[in-house]
Amino acid sequence: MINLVIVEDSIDAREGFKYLLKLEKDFRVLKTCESAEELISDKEVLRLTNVVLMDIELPGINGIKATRMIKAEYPDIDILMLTIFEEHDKIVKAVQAGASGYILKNSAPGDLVNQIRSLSNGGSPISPGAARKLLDELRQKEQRNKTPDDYNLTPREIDIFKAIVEGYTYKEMAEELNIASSTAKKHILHIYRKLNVSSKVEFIKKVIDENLTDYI
Amino acid sequence: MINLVIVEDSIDAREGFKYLLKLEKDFRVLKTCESAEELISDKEVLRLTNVVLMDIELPGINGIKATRMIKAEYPDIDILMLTIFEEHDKIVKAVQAGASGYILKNSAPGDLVNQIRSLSNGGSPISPGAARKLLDELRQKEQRNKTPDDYNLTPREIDIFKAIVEGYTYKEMAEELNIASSTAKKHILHIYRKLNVSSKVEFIKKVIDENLTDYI
DNA sequence: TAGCTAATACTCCATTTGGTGTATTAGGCT
DNA sequence: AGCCTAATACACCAAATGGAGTATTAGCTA
Repeated sequence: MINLVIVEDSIDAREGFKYLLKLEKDFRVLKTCESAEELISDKEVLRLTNVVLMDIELPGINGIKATRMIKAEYPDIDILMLTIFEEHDKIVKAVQAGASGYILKNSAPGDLVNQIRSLSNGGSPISPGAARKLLDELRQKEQRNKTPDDYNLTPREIDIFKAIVEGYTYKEMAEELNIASSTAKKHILHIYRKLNVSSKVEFIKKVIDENLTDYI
Repeated sequence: MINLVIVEDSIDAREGFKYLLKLEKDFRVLKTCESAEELISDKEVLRLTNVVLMDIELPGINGIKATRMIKAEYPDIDILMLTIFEEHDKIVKAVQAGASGYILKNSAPGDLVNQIRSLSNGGSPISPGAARKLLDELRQKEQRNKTPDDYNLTPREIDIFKAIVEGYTYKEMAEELNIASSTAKKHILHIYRKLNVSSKVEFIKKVIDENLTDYI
């Protein structure tokens, strides 16, 4: 038995979803709400709920914020976001808020039922359009990947590289590597030249920006 | 007309997919390959291809690596990954390699055809299980989110904060904000105290680690 | 009014940094 | 052998940094 709640401000859509879901023997619609506040204040229902169909565009507290609030206190509730459009920002924010799925309101009825069922199987139903945006987002986040090899650092320079990233002063890294601090500084300046930076701040920012820390 | 290529080492699966796709009037199967090398070396076919059905587990060059290679030279080809299992690592790596979709080999025939069609509409078909793993991955990456508000910085400290992140020296930020450099330094030291750091390197690392840059 | 905070500014001090130059040695390659 | 690079070390110099201290003013709150 899957206990569901529908949060949707449009009465037509709300009643339509309710009608559709009541046809399924193993679904139980606990409540329909026209605002997120209505659900959030009903602890009794939340305690019993397995799945929430959450409209994104809601009056008052919007669907994304409501998702965040509900997931904070009821992490086991699966929240399926409903929307007309697949907007990049909202998709990403909904996922970050804790949404378990993201589908279009105009999905075919059979699809919606299967999508809800896939939640029970630990899946995350997501429309192809929304998936495309998530794939792009994830790919974009991993795009910056260089290694110190890209900068032709010598073995010693890599030692020094690591020490700078650790936050060592010239003196400290000299002691650590048994060299003079002037030598350490020489290496650092070589590294700066290869990375085309001229200060520690620039260096650290570049290292992190290009995920050079993955090498360490 | 959608031009397809199937890369699949199992002859049964290969022929099965081919049979299924040939039933569609607007699909054309240009080639079936039992290894990725077979496709990669066929520039003629690649030039005409719109969609590749790519098995992940392949002898020789695996599907993920092949995807990376193909996408590097043919960025417009959509590659749909086929697999039996939905393993987190492979899903993430496939996406990073440039895959446009990720589906199970045992998808219902009608689903597969619709999934390929959704590629043409700019979508990314992805199985619910794979989607779950991507959502988890994306959510995990955004978990670190603090704002300077968390550190009770004063308005002026925020000005200085931004200037440090930009890489300005005390002198430069003093000129920028029309104050004395000693004043700028005072603010910096206050910021360090609130963030519990004691150098620019530590500061920058913390700022980036906690996504404090999002505020700027 | 008194107390507190924010913003400003100066002082002193020691350390660190960034830049440049000079020099030597060892190892590898042509 | 000659050349080049990597590693090492020192020197000089100026600027920048981090830390501490002192002081003043303005605004806000109890």
